[in-house]
Amino acid sequence: MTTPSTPATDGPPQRMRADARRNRARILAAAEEVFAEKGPSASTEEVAARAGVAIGTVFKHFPTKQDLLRAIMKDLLARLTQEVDTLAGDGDPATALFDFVSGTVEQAARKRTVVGLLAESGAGLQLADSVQLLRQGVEGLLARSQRAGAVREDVRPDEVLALLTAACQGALSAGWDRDLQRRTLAIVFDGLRPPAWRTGADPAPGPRDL
Amino acid sequence: MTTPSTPATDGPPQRMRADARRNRARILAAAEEVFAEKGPSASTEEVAARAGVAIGTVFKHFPTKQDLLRAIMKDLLARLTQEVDTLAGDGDPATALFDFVSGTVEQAARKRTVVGLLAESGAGLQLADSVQLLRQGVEGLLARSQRAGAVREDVRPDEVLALLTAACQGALSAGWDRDLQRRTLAIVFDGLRPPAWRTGADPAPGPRDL
Amino acid sequence: MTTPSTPATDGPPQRMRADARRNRARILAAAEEVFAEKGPSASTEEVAARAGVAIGTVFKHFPTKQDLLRAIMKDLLARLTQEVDTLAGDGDPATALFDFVSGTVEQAARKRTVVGLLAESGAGLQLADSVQLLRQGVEGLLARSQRAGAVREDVRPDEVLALLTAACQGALSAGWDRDLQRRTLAIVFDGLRPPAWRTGADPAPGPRDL
Amino acid sequence: MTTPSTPATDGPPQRMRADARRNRARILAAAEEVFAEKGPSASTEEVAARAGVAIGTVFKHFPTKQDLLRAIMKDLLARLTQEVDTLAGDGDPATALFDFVSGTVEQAARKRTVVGLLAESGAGLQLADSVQLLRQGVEGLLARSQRAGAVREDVRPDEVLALLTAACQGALSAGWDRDLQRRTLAIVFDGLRPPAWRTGADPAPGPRDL
DNA sequence: AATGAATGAGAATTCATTCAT
DNA sequence: AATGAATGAATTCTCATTCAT
Repeated sequence: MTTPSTPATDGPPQRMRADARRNRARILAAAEEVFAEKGPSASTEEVAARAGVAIGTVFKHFPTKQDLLRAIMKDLLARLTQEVDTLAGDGDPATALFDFVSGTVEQAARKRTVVGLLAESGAGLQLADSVQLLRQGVEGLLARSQRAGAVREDVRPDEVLALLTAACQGALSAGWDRDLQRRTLAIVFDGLRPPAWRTGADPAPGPRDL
Repeated sequence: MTTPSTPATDGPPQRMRADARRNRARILAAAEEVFAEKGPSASTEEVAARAGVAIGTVFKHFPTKQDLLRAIMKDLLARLTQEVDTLAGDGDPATALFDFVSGTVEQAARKRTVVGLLAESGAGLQLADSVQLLRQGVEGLLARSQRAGAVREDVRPDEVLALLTAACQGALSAGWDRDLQRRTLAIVFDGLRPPAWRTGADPAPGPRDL
Repeated sequence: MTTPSTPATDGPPQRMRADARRNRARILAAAEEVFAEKGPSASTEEVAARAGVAIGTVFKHFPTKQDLLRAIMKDLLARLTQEVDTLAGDGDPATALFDFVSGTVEQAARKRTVVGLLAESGAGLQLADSVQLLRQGVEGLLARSQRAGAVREDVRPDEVLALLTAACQGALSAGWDRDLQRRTLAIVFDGLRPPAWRTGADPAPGPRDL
Repeated sequence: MTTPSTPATDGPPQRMRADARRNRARILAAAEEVFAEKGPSASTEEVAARAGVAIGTVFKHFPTKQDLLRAIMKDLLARLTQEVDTLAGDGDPATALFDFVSGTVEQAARKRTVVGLLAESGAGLQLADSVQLLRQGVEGLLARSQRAGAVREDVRPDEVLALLTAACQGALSAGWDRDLQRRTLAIVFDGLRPPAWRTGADPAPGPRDL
């Protein structure tokens, strides 16, 4: 009741033999690849094969398939969070925000990343904590962008995250080539800008674009 | 992209006994419900049960599960196409366009519609024809909106469809309540408008909004 | 609320195609054999093989292994109940009672019957109804034996059933040959008799014995 | 019956480091608990956990699960043997005999002792030696009881052991509460007594009872 | 000796699909 | 045409056992 965040069953055990840690990492990497390619209904066997371990090893590290999916998503969210934080460091905040969104969508499309999970097993995945961290990063970036006048005052973090996930999932659909991606995001970004900053022109990369 | 038209296994046979036609419809309806509720990994057995027919009947009408999924999507796309065409008839074209998008997203969220299929069974679904019809409807609506000056000249149909599917898939994610939906779409719509029409204000429903 | 006994999930469906009924019976027979030979931890695969059906067929009829085990036990109990009822018809009730116990133990030993289940999965098997029927049969036989003066007045049905199951399970242990069985039961039967009827002698088959 | 003595894999090694001996004991204790609670199909991992050692340690001491089961049974039999021998020392031999049986059954019920093993892993357990020791103890007690006239002359040790194991296994079945236990054993004990000693009355605890 | 990670052969169960009725 | 029983490959998960640390 007094320790608010981290659930008991979460994350990798802290003390772990070197070989175990190595295998855990290999399994996670393999799983990300496999699920990225074939969606979350890909078989655990294939993950094991790709990781070069026996099936039992996968289940030792992640007792159920759900656990494995959750772990991947946590990893992904953590990586995104770190990217936000990094981008937040340098230069123009709005550029950072838009770059972050573009980059994430780009990556989602290229690696057919696991974002698609959210659709399928989403609800059951209990990722509140990790999402919260990402949200905080986005919140910061958004606030600074708004202070700089580059994003409309009335935009809320919720909306940015919603646009982000929507775009990521959309990017998995057939027909989203890089160009369509860029043009679609340009529209979204323009919707985020205050009237004064609007391009109104063909969304060719300008100082505030992409 | 270049393969022109109707594959062999497509569409319902033209000559069909009345009861067979009735069954086909019931199966499609049941399948839409079931897959909407449980995702595309729901079992064909459950579809049969919900439709009140035997499993064999389902496979008689749709020789593989993929065929069933494809048929549902074709149905859905046809319904959307019809809605676009209807909306195109009356009044302000931009209102019609935005209403169409809002309505579709709304419905996707409410019925957890099968749009999520695209993620799972992805490319395998060969829906080019049906999508093409929908695209034409959207194209018409978009062109008229642009002629009326309510949508930026440089927006292309691709982008509208991309935004539409992205928003639909996003709407399936956890946490998209109706309000978030409305606010997110308001941003997107603002991005579609030419500078002169922009709200720049809190996306409360105005003449140009939602 | 008004139909007291039979639970919903119980027993075979009433209407069944002939081939299905045939398979159901073959599966039950095979299962009884297999579990008798190897105990309840024998694999469902082996049951399927012995029955000459595919594994899926077994699970179609009995959705879980537990269901299969329960069905066997119900069958067995029903058979015993019928035997009690039959024996109750003819002649001397005490002879009938003792014969029933002897016969059941004998059969348990010979077929290594599934009685052993009670030990392992016992608790979870929900057989109250079937056991109740058997108990009623035994009750009747016991009451008549007592009225005839051949069994002590103070013996209760519970005790007879307890002695029955104990003997059946004991009969599965190593070393219970037919002779030991007979001698052990003779002691038990003597304990059931009123002093006047006691043999006190070597339990060779006499008029009241075995 | 004719194979005389100790197999190779039997019993604890004579020379053992103190900690090893301690571990061996803890494993045995844990295993008895675990198998008592969950039956012999409980996992070796759980035994290790309960004992507070690593799984490898369990297999170091008991190369196969069978070995572990056998060791537990040997322990149990040894304890019973010792109890017989102790009881044999004091007072009335028949009381001692009946007390021994009652106590053993009671304990079997309470601790769900491992006796049930016999059903599962059955014959494979090679315990002849240990059983032999127990049998000798029972033989002695029985002989003295018979000499004292409190047990029928024609009863043989086999029968007493058979009744003992049957009652123990029966006591594991659902529904054997302490009262039923007492009443059932009272019947058995009465069957063991010579006619002169019989109670014939309700098996309330009397001088010759329980 | 002890540890605990890895192994991999099963086990139960599901489900798309086929086919006899 | 419809039925629904049967099929059997695939999947998730378990666990006794081995072996590197």
